[in-house]
Amino acid sequence: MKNQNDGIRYDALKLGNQVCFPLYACSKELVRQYGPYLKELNLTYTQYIVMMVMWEKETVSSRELAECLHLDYGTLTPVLKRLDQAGYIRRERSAEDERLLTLTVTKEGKKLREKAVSIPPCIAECMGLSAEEFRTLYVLTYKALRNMESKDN
Amino acid sequence: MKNQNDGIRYDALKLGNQVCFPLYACSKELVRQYGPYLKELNLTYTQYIVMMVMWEKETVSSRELAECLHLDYGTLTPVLKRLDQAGYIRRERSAEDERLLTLTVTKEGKKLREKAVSIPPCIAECMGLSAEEFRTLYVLTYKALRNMESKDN
DNA sequence: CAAGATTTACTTGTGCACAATTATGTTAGC
DNA sequence: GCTAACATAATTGTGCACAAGTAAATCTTG
Repeated sequence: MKNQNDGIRYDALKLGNQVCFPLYACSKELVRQYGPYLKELNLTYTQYIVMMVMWEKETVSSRELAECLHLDYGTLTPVLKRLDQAGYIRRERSAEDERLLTLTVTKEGKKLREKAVSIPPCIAECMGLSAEEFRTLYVLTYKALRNMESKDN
Repeated sequence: MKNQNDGIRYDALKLGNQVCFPLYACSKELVRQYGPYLKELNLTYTQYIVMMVMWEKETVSSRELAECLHLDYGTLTPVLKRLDQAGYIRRERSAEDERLLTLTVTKEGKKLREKAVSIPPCIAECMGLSAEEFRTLYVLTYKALRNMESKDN
């Protein structure tokens, strides 16, 4: 009797019943799959998503970047320094407000975009989901993300 | 003209069109949401998923654990040492095969399970998805995970 | 305008996460 | 039985990721 009740009581704690775990494992595996492709661009996954924003916006404030990537400065500062060092972006203080750090993609940085265009289809292929499934995954992850962020005020 | 074509050409590289990014961000945010709850058990998320396996199996080999958590020894070794140090698990070499590391949950470790049962509903609530959506997310992430793992040999 | 609050960014410390290398025990083939 | 292959685990090195604390510039408010 005790065992039966315990089984039910603890069911939600089984790894196989968790939604969080496959999400976490899938995310890690995904980043790992990027590895070989990004290695050719000398980028890590985090550096890659920074560059994605830079390609799109050309110029962006550090704060804006942190917000749209959901990263804090503790993570971002060293990443940006490495990208600067590599010559892909330029970091400079804003003249009007000395606190603000403005980031600009360099010519070298733009070149990477040309090489990067081939990556998304490869990743999509290796995930092996249908267009419909990709869309569903997109919608659900963003929904959960939004919900969680609204929680921590 | 060039700009128009470029727009289309680079569309897949926009952050907003990526499936990988919300998955990655959602996973991180999820782990962050666990923080306050796990802090009361003196566990990190990684330590928590190790304990979930330990609670379920009582005894497990290090290799088996690595496999089902999709973690390598570089990650696992220090995590297991900390859990051992904290008194939640015991690490011992197998007598028959000195290479094998056998892990056993301690009485202290089992106590944590009682406290942990309250966590899954809190996390589910803060993700704010319906039962149907949870199931879909579960299925899709496992499917992608399986597909990706079949790729790397 | 001066003091305190706020914003922006950096720093420090801890703990993953993984690739690559090393170490050691076990097994297989000759 | 001995050596080469293999399996298991630990180590090393690099780079996130985030909390907490610090610093400096700007803004607010009396």
